[in-house]
Amino acid sequence: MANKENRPLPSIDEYLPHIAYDLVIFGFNGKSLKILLLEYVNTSFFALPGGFIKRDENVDDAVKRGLEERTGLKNIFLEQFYTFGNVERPKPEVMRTILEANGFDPKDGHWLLDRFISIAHYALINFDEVNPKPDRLSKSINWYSIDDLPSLMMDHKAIVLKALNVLRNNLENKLVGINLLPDKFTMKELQMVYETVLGEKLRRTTFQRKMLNKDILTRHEKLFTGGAHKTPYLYSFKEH
Amino acid sequence: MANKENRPLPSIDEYLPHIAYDLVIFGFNGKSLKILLLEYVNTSFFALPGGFIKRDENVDDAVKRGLEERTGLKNIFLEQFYTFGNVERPKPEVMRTILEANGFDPKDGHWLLDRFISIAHYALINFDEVNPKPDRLSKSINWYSIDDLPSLMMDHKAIVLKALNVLRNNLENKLVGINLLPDKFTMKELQMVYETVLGEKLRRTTFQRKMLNKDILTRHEKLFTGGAHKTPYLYSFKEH
DNA sequence: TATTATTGTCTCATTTTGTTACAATAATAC
DNA sequence: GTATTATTGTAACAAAATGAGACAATAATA
Repeated sequence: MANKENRPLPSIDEYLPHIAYDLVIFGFNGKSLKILLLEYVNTSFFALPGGFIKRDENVDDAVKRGLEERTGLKNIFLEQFYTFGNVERPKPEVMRTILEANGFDPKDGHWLLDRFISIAHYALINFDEVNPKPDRLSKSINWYSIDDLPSLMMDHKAIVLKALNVLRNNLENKLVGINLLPDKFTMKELQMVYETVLGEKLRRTTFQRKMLNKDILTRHEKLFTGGAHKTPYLYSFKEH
Repeated sequence: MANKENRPLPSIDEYLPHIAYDLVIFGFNGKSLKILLLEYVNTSFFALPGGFIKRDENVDDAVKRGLEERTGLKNIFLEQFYTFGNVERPKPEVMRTILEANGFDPKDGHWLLDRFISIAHYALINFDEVNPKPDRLSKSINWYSIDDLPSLMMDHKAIVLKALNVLRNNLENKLVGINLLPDKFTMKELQMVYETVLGEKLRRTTFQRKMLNKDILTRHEKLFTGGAHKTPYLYSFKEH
């Protein structure tokens, strides 16, 4: 079975059946927290990027592979956070519609129409560096603000909400926020990341003192921003 | 294929291939933190309790089913914490040995000898209430102290360590420690749980003050312990 | 009745966090 | 040039949380 480009669908011989992964890829553009969503060809379905696990491949490696394909970036912060395994989650009709819109005609019982359990991961990337690429079944990949998402297929909305929740918890403990910024950043930018992810305003002086006391930042030369005010320092994250 | 009791192995028609779950069941006997381990018939393999997911069953429900079968208890605190998906984790020779020791003779390529991805969960139970039952392939199920474990099969040691780590983090945020105690407990007992899980001594007065200030405990009548000293109060966990 | 061990609470010291104030400074207006 | 403006870095003090010790209350035992 192949579509007009004559590229066959992924084969069951190559991939583990019933197991998939989904990716919640977070980015921060200085104002709001965004995630990458795919839109499928000739449909109005929006979905998280995802993929399957090869039979001889670690789950971690499969996910890294998919993340690199979508973003073009290596060494991205990536963490597994939950495995979604409810019976109701697969929607074979939806999958069939998507495949047909791409010129495939999967038989009933085709493995891609089966029940899938999804190992969900979230990734944090520097918004400026990335140039996302759609996968072969989707017509576009774009950033969508976390508080203004289109309607998502299957249980992808629940996956996003859980990812956001995990991100919030890890922000304070594991300092993951750094991964949403370029190598060098101002204290103001760091504070914006925290405020956006947590969804609340923070006190400037307290935030600055706490961050500096953690002893995780190195201070660099000042950055001339062009603003009519004192120049902020640039900071970078200390490699432990 | 069946063993001498004429009970066949679980069939691939009934279960999802390549997907399993493992359980780290924690209990606290007042002194140390323990977990339940199975020992397989005629082998020296120790392993975490686990099982498979039926094709029409939620992962959550499958795990609850397994947990009830091992412990005889319902409504146990249970949380998924990580999915282990490395290629190296399956050990077909080990699985074959275990099956053969039970009177089975699985063909090469039998689904139970395949690669499995395991969705790991941890559970917290009140040590006193439980009367564990071995599964059909194992000769015993017993409590083993977390700091004196026998050698475990496959990557089960890594699973236990990760579970312990998650438990430690959730102790302070989610107050899960309560689930290791009976309904009513003294402040001393609660402190013992915290000390044992965290692996460190805590200051009595500070601990007591902190717990009381959280406004999560109701105080009950005093408990006459028989000790030559002032009687402690009993506390229970406030329902949200 | 005195002794003992443990519990609950209080007090004071120390540390952390909240809040306000203010000097430093780069761009802009004059 | 000089004053003005907005933002930054830090200091100073207040308030809250935590650490650490002291002590009275009390149930069993000697």
